[in-house]
Amino acid sequence: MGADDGPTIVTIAERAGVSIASVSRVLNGQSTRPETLQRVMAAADALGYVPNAAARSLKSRRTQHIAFAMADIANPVYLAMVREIQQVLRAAGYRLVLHSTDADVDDELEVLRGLGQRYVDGLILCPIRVTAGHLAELARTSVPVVVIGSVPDGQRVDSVRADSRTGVALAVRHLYEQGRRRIGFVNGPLDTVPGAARDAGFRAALADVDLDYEPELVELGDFYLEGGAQATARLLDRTRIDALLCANDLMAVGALRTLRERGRSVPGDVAVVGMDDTDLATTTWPPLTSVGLGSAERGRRAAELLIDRIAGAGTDRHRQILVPPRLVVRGSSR
Amino acid sequence: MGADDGPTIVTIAERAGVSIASVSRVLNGQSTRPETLQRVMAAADALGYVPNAAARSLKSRRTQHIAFAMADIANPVYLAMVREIQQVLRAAGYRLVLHSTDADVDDELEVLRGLGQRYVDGLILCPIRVTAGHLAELARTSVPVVVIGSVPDGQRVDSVRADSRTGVALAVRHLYEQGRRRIGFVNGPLDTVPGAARDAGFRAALADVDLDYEPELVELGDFYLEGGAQATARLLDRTRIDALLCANDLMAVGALRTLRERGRSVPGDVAVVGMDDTDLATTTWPPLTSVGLGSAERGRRAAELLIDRIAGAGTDRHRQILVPPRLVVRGSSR
DNA sequence: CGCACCTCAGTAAACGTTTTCAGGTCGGAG
DNA sequence: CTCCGACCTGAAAACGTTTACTGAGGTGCG
Repeated sequence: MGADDGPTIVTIAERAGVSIASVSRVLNGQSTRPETLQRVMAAADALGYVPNAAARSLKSRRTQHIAFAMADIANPVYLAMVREIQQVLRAAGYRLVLHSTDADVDDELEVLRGLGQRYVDGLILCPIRVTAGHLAELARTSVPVVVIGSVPDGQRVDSVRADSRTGVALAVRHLYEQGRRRIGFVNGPLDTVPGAARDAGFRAALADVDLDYEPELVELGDFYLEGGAQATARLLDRTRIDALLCANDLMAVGALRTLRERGRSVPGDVAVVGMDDTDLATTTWPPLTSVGLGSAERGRRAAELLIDRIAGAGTDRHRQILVPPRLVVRGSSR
Repeated sequence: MGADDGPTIVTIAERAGVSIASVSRVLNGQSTRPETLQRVMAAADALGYVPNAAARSLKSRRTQHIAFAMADIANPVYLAMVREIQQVLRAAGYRLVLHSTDADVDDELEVLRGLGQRYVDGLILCPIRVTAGHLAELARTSVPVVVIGSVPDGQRVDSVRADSRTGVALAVRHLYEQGRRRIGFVNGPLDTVPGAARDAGFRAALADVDLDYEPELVELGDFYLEGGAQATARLLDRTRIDALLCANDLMAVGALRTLRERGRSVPGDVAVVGMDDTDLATTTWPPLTSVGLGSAERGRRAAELLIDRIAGAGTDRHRQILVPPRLVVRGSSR
């Protein structure tokens, strides 16, 4: 097979009549005699030299790659994170390796284990459930990990999480202030991180405004549109509501559809509030009131945290960042 | 710095009392005497050995990474591609490196050039515009590239493209069959690949059904929601229409909003058709009729093509695949 | 019984960098 | 005139794999 395998540092050295060490030094901007520098640069240019990433990584133990693992990139929440992460990484000279795990825990663990191959310098992990397996793997990863979501105290990882409790409280209070008293709640599965947090938040929020928690006002969907539509239908079949909080925007869109099919006006008969404040919220009619949980910000902070951690020594304490929620009121609730 | 830098092939060799060559052979599943195999496996397990990706790549010239570069991952079209690509890649043992270039041509070229570092085994490129610079870089990339979109004949790349001409024709014919005669068209910028293709398609399609091309029926948006809403407003201000074709779903959603604000019923007064058939189409009311251009399929085929090309010798002719469009009729046009 | 073969394991040379270490040259100070 | 430091450079040793090539031992056959 041909010898035209692209120029290496050796090729340049020969052409410039210097040693490979000098070439390396010039290429890495270390001080060199002007003439040498000149010669090496000329040779490199002429040959169209491009450094080999694998060789560099082998020596430097840096790949300039960072992985992001989440359940499903099609979910607008993760999408917002990916976007933001990519931006931060690119600015810092890193590339993004994407893992969409289809909410499969084994896949996620697989990614965590794969870290040992050191094909990335760090990982941002946004798990949908945190299992014992996760903690075990986290405890002995070979590269820094930042978790988006909650993590038991004392873990060796930095984390960034949304304050969905407060978020739910914002929504409930808003609906209460609009005079709504029968507030339905379409949540996601309770054994997921966001589902559990929202459930706790909902109970606490009701107590805050002196409303009782009535199980018949709560239904579970699956965080997707159809599931939200069906959960809403079950809720309407069972009881009377004048407001509906959905655990994410996608389910809220499903709810809007069901309400329309049943001839209920929004916000006249039922005020609807979603969560995550994704782009979807502005595409519906009426536009959807939604509680933003800062997905973009969580992504950004996580990326920054990770880059910090990679750069600095790993000595200092691990940080936990809490991103505050923000209620964006639109037509569906006023 | 501790010496506990993780076990290498050498550590295993020592512990198992064999040479590193034997270890490598065992790890790569080459035939070995049962006892040796046994010893090596035991040692590897005990040490929790994980191979080093950089070292492996350096020797094998394979990284098991593939890059995908597109304008903006937040665009549902690209999103569908990413999803599908990721799936195919994962099944084949590759990882996905994502480049979201913000439609910046220089960034795209930068990615193309970076390929020389060989940090990936191949690239899937979905350019929004194809410049001379692209062709120049494509002509001398060091790894295989598959382009999603059109590429001049005779290039050294495989390509997969949508048949947006036929797609537009399907939409126009559908609207015509519904009895619509004043068909408005909200297109994207004409200097983009999709914009140009759709413009050509629209003219041809009108001719097919014996309608005249009237410039006053055409407006340009920017492929985003607001732009679509505004373009629709301009169209309505200027002339009378009973149907509206939008060059993508996002603009169609904007159009729906403007129509509602102006008190025009859909599909009663105006039938609306989008393009790309993204998830958005099922979230609107009425649900949006849309021409699917097979983004998911394009992603899948591109990934398959690339993997093929990487595996097989590069000898055979470069392929061009044309993905057929599909009209999905929903409530907004009947 | 000897020779050719086959199977398996070990030695050593890559792969393309970065980096340490040991000169070598030059200028200035003693 | 000698000696010392400052500055550059080149030789060579890593980094952790894979992969010829070589050699040793065992088997089958003449």
